[in-house]
Amino acid sequence: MPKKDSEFALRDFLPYLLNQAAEESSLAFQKAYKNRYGMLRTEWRVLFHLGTYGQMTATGICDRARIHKTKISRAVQKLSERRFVVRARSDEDRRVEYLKLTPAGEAAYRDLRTEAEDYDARLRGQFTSGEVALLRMMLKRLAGLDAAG
Amino acid sequence: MPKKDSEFALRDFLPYLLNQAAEESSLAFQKAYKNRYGMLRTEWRVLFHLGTYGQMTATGICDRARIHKTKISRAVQKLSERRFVVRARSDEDRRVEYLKLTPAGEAAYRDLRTEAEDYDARLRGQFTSGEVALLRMMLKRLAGLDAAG
DNA sequence: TGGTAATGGTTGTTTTTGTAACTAACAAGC
DNA sequence: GCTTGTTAGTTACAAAAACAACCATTACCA
Repeated sequence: MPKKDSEFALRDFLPYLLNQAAEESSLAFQKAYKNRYGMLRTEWRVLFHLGTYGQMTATGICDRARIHKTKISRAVQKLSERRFVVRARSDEDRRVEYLKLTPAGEAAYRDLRTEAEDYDARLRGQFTSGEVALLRMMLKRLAGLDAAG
Repeated sequence: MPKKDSEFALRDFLPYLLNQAAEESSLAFQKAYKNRYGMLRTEWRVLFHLGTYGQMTATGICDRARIHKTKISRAVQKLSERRFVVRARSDEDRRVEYLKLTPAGEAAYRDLRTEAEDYDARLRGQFTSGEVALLRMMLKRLAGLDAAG
């Protein structure tokens, strides 16, 4: 029986698989920041960037996280309203605004970071550590996060 | 020097990495269906499901692709307006509607499928075939596509 | 056989995102 | 100093997604 011309391994198509896996894991982890803090994905990301890297500017987060600046702007606004983040204008350059976590923001970050670590460990538990290392390497390369980022 | 308490490997966090990789590859492939056919992501997915699996119902696509039914409904509407898809009510159960590609839809599918295959090959080219096989296996498991799906 | 639940699919309303245009501050050249 | 260009960040409007409520039809079952 000849192979049908229209046969195509959609389920092996990498962008498709990557999306399915990303969505599944995002959705599962979303429960943590959504239910506990009513955060959106971008807000969570900004919180984590400030938590792990310390004080940063919006543009800095933009570059590192590859999120558009309007999304960052709105996320910072929300986080600032909730008193998780404080903004401070630079004196040298009055356009730039330094962002950092408040104690409340730090607390939320630590709480969610624990959650993240547990969840990540659960995901990794399905594979050997060699497999995980390879997966990370491949994902970074696919994301274009090899050198810069 | 003691490790800082707030250090956390955000860049190794799997949901984060998966999202970065997925977004990068989706964005790159999006050019194909967006520029050439003005399609949205859901429309592309519906088109590909009908192209690779043949006639299906909306619920069938829902289950397989894990897309919410309202998104499917609107995508089918668009594809139907553009004469890429035809709908046919079932006689046994007048609630269900069979969907299939028109010749124009088939043509678009074949065109985009070629594009997809090329792009996938380009992505895979960065790795050995063993690595790719492992990556697929891991992504499927992470997506929960092991048994069912 | 008539009432309740479940299924397939659509529509309406609210959130969230994407895109572009905008202000404010700085920088460079002339 | 005055134009031109660039950068940091915000705002306004259009597109898309999420969520809930909604028909129509079929299934279940007392």
